[in-house]
Amino acid sequence: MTIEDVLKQKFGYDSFRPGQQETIHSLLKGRDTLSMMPTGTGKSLCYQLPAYLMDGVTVIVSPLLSLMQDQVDQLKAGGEKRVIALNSFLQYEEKTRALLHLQHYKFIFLSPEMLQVQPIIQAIQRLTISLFVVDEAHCISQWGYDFRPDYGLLGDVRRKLNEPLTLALTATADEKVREDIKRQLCLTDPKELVFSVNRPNISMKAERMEDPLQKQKKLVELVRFFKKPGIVYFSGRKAAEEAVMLLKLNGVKKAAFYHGGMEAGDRLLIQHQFLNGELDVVCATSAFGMGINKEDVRFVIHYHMPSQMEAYLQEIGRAGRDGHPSIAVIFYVHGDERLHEFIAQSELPSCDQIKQAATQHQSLDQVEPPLTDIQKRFLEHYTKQAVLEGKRAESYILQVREHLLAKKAEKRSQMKEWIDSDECRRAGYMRFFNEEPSGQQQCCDRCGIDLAVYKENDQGNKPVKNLDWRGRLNNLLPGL
DNA sequence: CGCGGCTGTCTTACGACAGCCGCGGTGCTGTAAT
Repeated sequence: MTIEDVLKQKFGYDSFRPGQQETIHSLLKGRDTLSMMPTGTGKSLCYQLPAYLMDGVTVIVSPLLSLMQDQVDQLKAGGEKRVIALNSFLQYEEKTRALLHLQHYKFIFLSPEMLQVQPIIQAIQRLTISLFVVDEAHCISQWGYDFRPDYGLLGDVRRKLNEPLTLALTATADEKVREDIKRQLCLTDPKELVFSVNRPNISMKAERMEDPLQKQKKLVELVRFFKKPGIVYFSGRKAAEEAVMLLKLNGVKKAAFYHGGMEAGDRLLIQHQFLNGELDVVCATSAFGMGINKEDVRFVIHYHMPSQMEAYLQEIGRAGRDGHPSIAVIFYVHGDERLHEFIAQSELPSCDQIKQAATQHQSLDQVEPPLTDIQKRFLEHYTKQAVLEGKRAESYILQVREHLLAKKAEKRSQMKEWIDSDECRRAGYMRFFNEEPSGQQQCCDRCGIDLAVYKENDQGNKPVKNLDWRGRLNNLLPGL
């Protein structure tokens, strides 16, 4: 079977989208590949199609349970039964049974954490792996050093699996991050396919404000003005919740918040309502993002500055996947970056905590003030690392801490420089990704844009076709 | 660390402000006890 046959038969397409063919060809030649393709251009086809032309199992490392679930559902909907997500959703018995019959699956999805569980990695080691995929590979660089250290161990996992053919997929990674991905995965001489990060249909605007009150007013004004649906990003959970109140008080009824502190069920509900067009606006933290594949998001507003350019681009990249004109607006007041500075510091153990942990020779539980889960894991991870490299744990960990904080500080200042800069916004971010800027219409506030293009055009006289879930629930149980 | 919001005080009015307190993101897994 040729590639085109599989494309037609298994996926029902006649032609490839940009980047897919190149990625697949590279893999079929047996070459490790790092592919950076814009969001929403069908990254999953890049591993699903070659999987059908190869004999063994395809193992996919995915950062989120919900993302795995979506991919599994999608494959099953396409008629593929030999697919499983090995994660904590499985009951003990299901897991045991799955591990016994692993060789019968074609696609196995799991988290980097799962690959550190002995029985799991041992079962995977017994398989013939034709392709090892790291989806959302920028997580290696973004999370692998502190938040989710198991992302930093994927190179080791590859070695344990006898260095299978590997595909790393991402939508946003600058040159340093791409280097980091290749190094951490121990890819020698991979093919690197980098497609433009430019999204010409998204115009950009940054607004400097005097005080937070001005932000609130502007938020209400813009959300009411813009064509919907849209997403508003905040750096804190509470701010996101309060903004929903504010918007509702000001006539934006179909608004909801979303953040990591919510029950999984509530999160899923909001996500589905948004995807089904039952919500006009979601006010969210950075938790809202991966796996949100909605075509017609018309605007993305940043109420606070994100912590780095890559995060910003990923977040605005959720607008305009359908190619229609969309807009990204970022608010900035002096001092917005301080929150990220604080968060970065408090995520890691303090110097004093590191010293205590090194000198106590006892349980990490006795450190004062008590360590968070993430801090504890950080200490455990780098203590092991220090031993491996034959270095003294305390000074090694202190060094790592300084290095990571400096790296994050630089990312923050890049973000701030971009906001403060007088030049074309697009030119600014494309240079960040080593691309040549290209002039275009409706580019950014520096080049001049007509906001009316993004205006809600109907006058709010939309017939109510579908009641949202609250409406339906209210019909069933009035007065709830 | 620094901001926003609340409280209490001084004042002698339909308020002003000092000072204090609380708050601040991203997710996996496993295990124990019901």
